[in-house]
Amino acid sequence: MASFSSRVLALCARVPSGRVTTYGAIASALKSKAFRAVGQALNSNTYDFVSGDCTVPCHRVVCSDGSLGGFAYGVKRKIALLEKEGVHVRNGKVVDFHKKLYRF
DNA sequence: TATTTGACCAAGA
DNA sequence: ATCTTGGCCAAAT
Repeated sequence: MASFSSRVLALCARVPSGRVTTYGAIASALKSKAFRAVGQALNSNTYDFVSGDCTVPCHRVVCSDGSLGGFAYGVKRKIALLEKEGVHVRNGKVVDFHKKLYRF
C-alpha cells in the first residue's frame, strides 16, 4: 500500500485536462478527511517544470470554494497552466468551477 | 514520543 | 462580504 501522499498524486494524475478537482474530493476518494494532508503531499511533490510538461498536474487541484488555494511555484503560475488547459480563472477563482469539477 | 504546521473545510459572528 | 473558531489528518521537526 502506497503512502497517503502517493495515493494523492495518483489521483491528481487521473484528473483530465480542462478539469479541476478539490482537496476535499481527493481526500474523500481516499476514504479520508485529511484535506490538509493532501495539500501537504502536493507541496512536497515538486514536479518537473519542463516547458509545461509536468509529471503530476497538481495545478488542477483547487479549494472547495473554487479559489486556487495555493501553489508551490506561485499562484500566478498555476493560473497560467489552468488557462492553458481551458480552465479560466477570474480574480483568483475558477470560472464555472462546479461545472469543471472532476469526480472520481 | 510529542508538538507544530499546513496548497483545507464548514459553520458562526 | 470578511474574520474567527473548531475540527480534521498526515508529515515534518
